[in-house]
Amino acid sequence: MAERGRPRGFDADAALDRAIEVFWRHGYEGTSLTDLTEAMGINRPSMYAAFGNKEDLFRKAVARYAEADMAYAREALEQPTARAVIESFLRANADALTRPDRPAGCLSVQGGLAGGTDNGHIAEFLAQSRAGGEKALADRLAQAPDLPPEIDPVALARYVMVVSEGNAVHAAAGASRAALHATVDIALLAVPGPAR
Amino acid sequence: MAERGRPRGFDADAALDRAIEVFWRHGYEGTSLTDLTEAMGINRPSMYAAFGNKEDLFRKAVARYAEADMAYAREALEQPTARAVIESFLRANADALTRPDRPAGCLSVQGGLAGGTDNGHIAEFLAQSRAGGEKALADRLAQAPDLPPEIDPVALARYVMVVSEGNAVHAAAGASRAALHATVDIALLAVPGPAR
DNA sequence: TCATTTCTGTACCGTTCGGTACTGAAGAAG
DNA sequence: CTTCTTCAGTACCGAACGGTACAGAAATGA
Repeated sequence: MAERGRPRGFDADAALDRAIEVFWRHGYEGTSLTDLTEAMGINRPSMYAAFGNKEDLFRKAVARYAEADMAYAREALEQPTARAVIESFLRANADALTRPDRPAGCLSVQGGLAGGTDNGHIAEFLAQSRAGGEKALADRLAQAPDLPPEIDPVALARYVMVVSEGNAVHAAAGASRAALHATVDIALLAVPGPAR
Repeated sequence: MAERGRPRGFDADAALDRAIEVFWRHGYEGTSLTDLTEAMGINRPSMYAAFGNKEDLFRKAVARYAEADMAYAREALEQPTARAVIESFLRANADALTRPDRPAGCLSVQGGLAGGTDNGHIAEFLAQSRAGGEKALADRLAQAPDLPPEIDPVALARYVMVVSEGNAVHAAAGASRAALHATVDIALLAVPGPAR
């Protein structure tokens, strides 16, 4: 019943966290296996045995990133009103994009936007991941008690995600946390609810 | 005085246009010299003689892209009011991001966001290019007659660019032109000026 | 103790990468 | 026509890419 054979000499989750950072900083195509294995502290065959191949590793890194580094998004959905959901999300997003202990920006944006020659599915995978978050937000907004009936929750969710992704682009370019929050200040003026 | 020797057998500007498309579609790192020379209809040494190297070619492609494909941005700056400048820019931007005869999205965004191993200056170069546009917009807004005195033109310009870049991310992921304009509809609610 | 199972590490695979020598061909100037 | 200059094309360079075969080491079960 117990695991047989020689046990693994490294922590797979810790190694995955290192991989997240490398992918985050350099994108999928800009990251080589040497970059990865050096950062993870293991060698190539161990990585292949544990994670499959480079693309599998990337998908697992994104999954773990979505669960850990983007937990704030799920928490934002628990706010009682549409206005509070959106404000909570954009504020926490601006903070997450500029965490001093993490690469600037967002893995699911700078991981890969353009479909490389054979890596078209990478950009597509990330796009679907972002679309999933957008859909969850739209569903939540549709059920909010304070959303005026003339407001389309799908369009509003898309707008919020556009602000979030635009801020991610700015953060990747070195924008400060204060600058991102100033943008959120303005963006919130377009959101129905009590004015600031 | 006249050019001596054998004349060039291809149109350098036309070749550059082909290169723009390839870089636009696959990003800097995702584009190989083989991709480029095949699309440009020339062979490698001709490309190197005419443009320098891959990075030089990319910089020239971006410069030409900024001049031709983003001419709408300069035209928007000629609108008389801040509100008109912003609306004109965002509308034309949404159209440009979804031109059926061009790749979806924006070269200066999907060309390269993450700094690859040695290609850090590519992401930096693109970021500076975008920052230049943002500064031009801020300067224009600062001189607009209808901008309320309590509004910071730098922050407003940054907000507009965030919406533009977020829309670029969405367009690269396949969003429709109508979806982008619906986002602009909402984004404009945060812009001072006559309501829609 | 001993066979079995699994992981680690070295060394290597074929392919593709960006970049370039070098041979001819083609046009301009004299 | 000759000479000079520049371009076109083939063929190649070393390096880095993603991925793997294989041998040795470390743990388990009997």
